[in-house]
Amino acid sequence: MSAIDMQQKPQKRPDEGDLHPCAACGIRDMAICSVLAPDELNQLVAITRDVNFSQGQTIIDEGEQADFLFNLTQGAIRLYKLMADGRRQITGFLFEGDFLGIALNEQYAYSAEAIGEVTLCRFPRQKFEVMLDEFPHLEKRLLGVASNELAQAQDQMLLLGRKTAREKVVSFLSALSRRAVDRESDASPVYLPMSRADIADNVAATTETVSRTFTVALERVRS
Amino acid sequence: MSAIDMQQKPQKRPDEGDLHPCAACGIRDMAICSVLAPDELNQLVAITRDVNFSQGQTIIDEGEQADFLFNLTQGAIRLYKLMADGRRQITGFLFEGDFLGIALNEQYAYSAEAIGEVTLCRFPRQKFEVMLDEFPHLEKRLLGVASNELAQAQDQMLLLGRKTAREKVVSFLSALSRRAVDRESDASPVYLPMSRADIADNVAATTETVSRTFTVALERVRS
DNA sequence: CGGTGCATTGATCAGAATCAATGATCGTGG
DNA sequence: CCACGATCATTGATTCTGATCAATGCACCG
Repeated sequence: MSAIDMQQKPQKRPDEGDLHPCAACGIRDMAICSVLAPDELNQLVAITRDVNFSQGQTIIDEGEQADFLFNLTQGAIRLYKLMADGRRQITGFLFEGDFLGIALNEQYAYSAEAIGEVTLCRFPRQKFEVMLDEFPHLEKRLLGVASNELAQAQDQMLLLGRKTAREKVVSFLSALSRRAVDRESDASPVYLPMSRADIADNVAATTETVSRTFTVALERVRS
Repeated sequence: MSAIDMQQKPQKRPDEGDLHPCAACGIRDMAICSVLAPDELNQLVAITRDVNFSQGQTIIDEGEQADFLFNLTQGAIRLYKLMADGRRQITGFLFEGDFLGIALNEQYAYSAEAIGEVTLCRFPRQKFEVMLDEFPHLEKRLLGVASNELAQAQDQMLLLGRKTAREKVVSFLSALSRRAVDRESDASPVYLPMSRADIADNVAATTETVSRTFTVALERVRS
């Protein structure tokens, strides 16, 4: 399977102050955890394991049994689907605080790879679902997340289906910028952790087209 | 599955049909209502109104206040997004039993129009959300629906971004066929309630391309 | 009938893909 | 420290798929 880093701090009784594993978490208030009361959070922590992946490693694989769900705490991830002949569509990118695995079907609907170094909280799906039954507000939050993703997916369909190469790149950049604002990191310049090939496979173009579009845009900025 | 299934096989019972508005409903066991116990269903019915739309009428409008959610009981609907210059992307089609309005944000994320005559159950959103809080299993069901739609959206992105015109049409037809099987109507020949223009705007092509692709396919079938 | 809306077929064009080469950046080991 | 190779980005030349433009066919309907 995957080369998961085993090293992690033993998860102490969370109610013992600063030893709480979530205490230092920078994304607590944007992640799904934010809706949990302290004791509920402890229950979640009890089924959580921290896992790490390095550059290019596969986190989940389309079609595999969906045994785990994740919360991305550090780094960035690309989600994608592959065709038999290698054509790839990147359906989205995840950043710190994002939830991975919202599609609660039996199998994963897409694959996910680490862009650079990545850290996630990993939850066993079975146990997580039990928690959903216990905490309806967590379920509600998840429904909200799904709802947002659905809206994003609609936008992406419009982009893929009806926008020109130029418009695609513009939309891609401004979406990234908006997300940066949301997570209160710098919105300008926009940081692009992913390669041109990743961008191309996200907006359905080639690396050449993406590169050329950037160049033209820069020329315009200069004049 | 709930206890409802046992008593609900026969679809039409004229004598007891007059008593309960859902008794004659052909889609009860595939719609979200299927998870509700009889008394819960009555509560839902209490906030439900039946509404009708005819050919081409707008059911919801992108950007408008999302005051209502729907269950499609008869007919077919196209969901779409428009760009300022008229370019259109049809993000999906809904058929009998499908839920409309899963994106529970303040505004509708897309527009919806009737293809032919359409009947829906309409729920006021506020009241529906109260019911979600009362009946977690309904919420769970909705999360399942959202999950499925998300997976479908991923597939559509792959289609729009990386498939050839031919592959798009093939995927479109087989998806329709699969859905027909699911709803136990005829899967062959596939019934196409929507126009060529609708198909084109769904798979991101032109009517000409769709038409030509059909023609070529038919020629191949003959030989 | 003639008119209207949709579907099909044909001819040409353009935007982005593909093919090909060069440039830039970075890590590694001599 | 520099040379080398690997990887990724940029730029250029050519091709090709599907869009656009245009005309005709077909069914339905007052």
